[in-house]
This record gives sequence, C-alpha cells and structure tokens, in this order.
Amino acid sequence: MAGRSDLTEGDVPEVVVLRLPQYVRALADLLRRNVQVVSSQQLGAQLQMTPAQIRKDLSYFGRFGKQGRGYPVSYLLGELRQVLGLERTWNTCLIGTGRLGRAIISYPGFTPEGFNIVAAFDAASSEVGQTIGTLVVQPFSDLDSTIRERDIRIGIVAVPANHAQEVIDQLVKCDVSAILNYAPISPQVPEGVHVRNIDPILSLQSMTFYLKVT
Amino acid sequence: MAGRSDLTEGDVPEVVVLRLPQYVRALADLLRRNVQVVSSQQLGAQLQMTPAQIRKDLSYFGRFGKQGRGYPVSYLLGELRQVLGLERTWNTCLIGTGRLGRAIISYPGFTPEGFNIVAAFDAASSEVGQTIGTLVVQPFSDLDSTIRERDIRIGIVAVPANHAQEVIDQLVKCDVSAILNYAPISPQVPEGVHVRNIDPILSLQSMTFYLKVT
DNA sequence: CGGGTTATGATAATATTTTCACAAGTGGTT
DNA sequence: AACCACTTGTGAAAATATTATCATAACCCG
Repeated sequence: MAGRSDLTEGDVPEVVVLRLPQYVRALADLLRRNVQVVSSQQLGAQLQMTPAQIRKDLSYFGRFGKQGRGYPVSYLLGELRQVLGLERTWNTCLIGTGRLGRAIISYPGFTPEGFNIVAAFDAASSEVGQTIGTLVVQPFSDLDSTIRERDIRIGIVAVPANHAQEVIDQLVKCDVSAILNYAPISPQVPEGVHVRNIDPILSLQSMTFYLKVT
Repeated sequence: MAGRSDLTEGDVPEVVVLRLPQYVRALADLLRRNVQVVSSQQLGAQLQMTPAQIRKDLSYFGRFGKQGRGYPVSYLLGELRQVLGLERTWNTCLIGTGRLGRAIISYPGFTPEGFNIVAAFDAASSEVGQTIGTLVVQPFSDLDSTIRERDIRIGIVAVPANHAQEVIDQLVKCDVSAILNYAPISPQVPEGVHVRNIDPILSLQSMTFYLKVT
C-alpha cells in the first residue's frame, strides 16, 4: 500500500485535476457511510463516469488499489487530499463586501473544507470599518500588507464587473496566484495565476441552447 | 450577410456550446463600447483564446464574418443569441429558500439576462407562505402544477446536499430539463436533462493543487 | 491450498478537440 | 486597375482525452 505520490504537477492534465476534488468528495461520502473499499466501477456509477477514466486519472498519482478488491476508501481519500494540498488550511481574502460578498462571508461551507476567509476589503469608505461576522472590512490600502502578513494565496473576488479586472490585477501584484472570481467577466491573468469563475449566467445560457428547440 | 443559422444541436460539441455564452458576453461588451467590427484575433485576445478556436466554433453555426474585415459585432451577437435561445425570457423556479436561496433570489443579475425566478419552493412549513422579494414561498405539493402552469423549464436548486438529489428527481419528474445546481453533489439525471453545478469548493480545491508546492 | 472470481494498472485503440495553414475574399490606396 | 494588408472559413494534421482490452495480482471459499 505504498503510494509514492509526489509528482511534478506539470504533466498532469488539467482536466484530471478538475476531477480530483469530485473523487475526494465522493470518497468522503463513502467514508461517512462506513464503506471500507470501493471499486472504480462503483465510484464511476456514483459520479457518472467510466471506471476506466477513474483508474486512469488515479494512475497519474500512484497505485492505490488492489486487484480483485478495489480501493481502500480511507487511504485513497487521504492520498488524494495530499495530492490536492487539502491536508492543511488555506487563508483567503474577500474583495467586495456588497450583497454578494456578504453572502459569501456568511456561507458556512468554506471553513469545514479548510478555506478560511481571514480578511475582507472594499473600496467604499462607507463599507470600510464595518463588521461582517468576525471580520472588519479593510480599505484597499491594506491589501498588500495583509495578504503578505497572513500568507494569503487565494483571493475571492466579488466586486462589480467593471472593477473586477483591476482588483484581480491588484491581487496578482500581491502575489496571489489563485482567484475565485464571482464577477461576470473573463479575467486576464499572467501565466501561473489560476482562476476559477463562478458564473451562473453563463451556465444558464449554455443550457438554453438545448432547451430552445423543444 | 445571410446567416442560415438553424442547425440540429446534435452535432455541435458541448465544449463549443459552453463557450458560446462567453462570446455573447464579449460581443455585448464591444457593442456597448460602440465597436462595430471585431476580428477573431481581437476577440481571442479579450477572451484568452486562439483566433482559430473562435473561428472554428462560429463556423458550426454559420458564416458570420467578412474576410479582411472581421465580424460585425451587432449582427454576430444577434445570431449567437438566437442560437443559444436568448432572444426570449425563461421562467425558472428556485427550490430551497434558506440563506443561499435568498441570496439567489435577491441577486439582481438574472433578470436583465432574461432569466426570471417566478416561483420559490421550500420543504419547511415555517418557510412556506413567507414573502421574499415579490415571491411567496410555496410548498412542494405545488411544484408540479406551478411548473406546468408557468412553463418552467429551468430549476435552480439551493437545498442542502442531503436533499438535493431527491429535489432534482422531483424536478425531472415535472419535465424540467435544465438544472442549475448549487448543492455540493454530483447529481444523477437521465439522458436529456442538463445540469450545471455551481460549486465554489470544488473550484478552490482544484486550484490548491497548483499552490501546494510553492 | 488451489481453482475461481474479481478488479487493478498498463497499454492500445478510439474519439474528440485544438491548432495549423492556406486559398480566397475584402476594402483601401495609389 | 493593380497592389497590399488583412482576415475569414475550412480541410487536414496534431495534440488531448476517453474508452476498451487484457495480463496479472489479490482474495475468497471450500
């Protein structure tokens, strides 16, 4: 059961990386239900994927299964969490404390997964100084120092579309290299900076394509 | 400038459909800035894509450009909106009126894009009857009738993870075939039903993969 | 303890997606 | 009217991604 899992991220396709968190979540579910062992077959049924794809994906990181048996749930979960860097907590900061930003702060789903919003910023002087949950809204002038002091590597952007790009530029300047963007834009970022967009409108618009006919 | 754009959706790759809304948004931006014509080059720069990809994608639906010139912004925008079924409004219903559900209702971004939340449902009898914005929360027993009466084809799911699958099953039973799912699960749906998941946790977890090393 | 069963991991075969490269059309300029 | 700088649309090629196959290892059970 020796998974020599370290591996330069360079040769893992991004599609695979995007699927790993799903495996982690599915495995955590199984663990909660006291399932000890799972086959790629079963996991595939749960996630609507082919078993072959799961085995292939996992093979990028090690040999976690036993022929004839399947994968030990707890062990595989631990290994994947390791691979994804989930065995630690991550400090994040939120930019934009409007309606959306406040909803994000009060969303209880981040903390249990190890993502802590430890600072909140807003441009409006009327917002600065306000308390939201346990956070006090800070001005942009604090951005750089706070990010560096608190080792923030992930920024969450919840500002209006017309300011999102400049905010992202700011974050990049502070060496933030992972951005969760809620603004409805396609941000431009330099190589090495990772962005994930949360964009319900785009999601809806891509579904209506299939609805329009009927 | 005659784009015979109708086309059976069957042979358009889904990746392409997922990109179309981005084009629509970018074009709308350009139009707002009074740009008349855009080349695949310029559009690509804006969206961080190769010009070839854009041209190829568009070619699935018609010939919208002029050699040596580029694409007429307004015309192309209209055609793509047509293709995506965005030249009409869509009624949607929201399931789950907890914190997240309420945030979704009060999010002002849906309506201007033609997506109207015209009904809200919740299981808790303490929620039912409450007014949120202009909506009165309805019980699940109303689900089927309301969906059919108001021609709702899109469901927005904002219930806790442990109830999401059953809610989605319900929606599917009411012939809803597009689901915007905010619950942290991988829903199982039959052929022909489209799902888009809004899942910030998965997004974050796929970025930490790249952060962990440094 | 050996035969039957099962499911992995590796590799091969497909399928899909992206990129390339270029003929052909456009409009402006001289 | 000839030239030039551009840019499309599109087959073909290249690159990626997914699925199928199969030898082999691990376990179970009598």
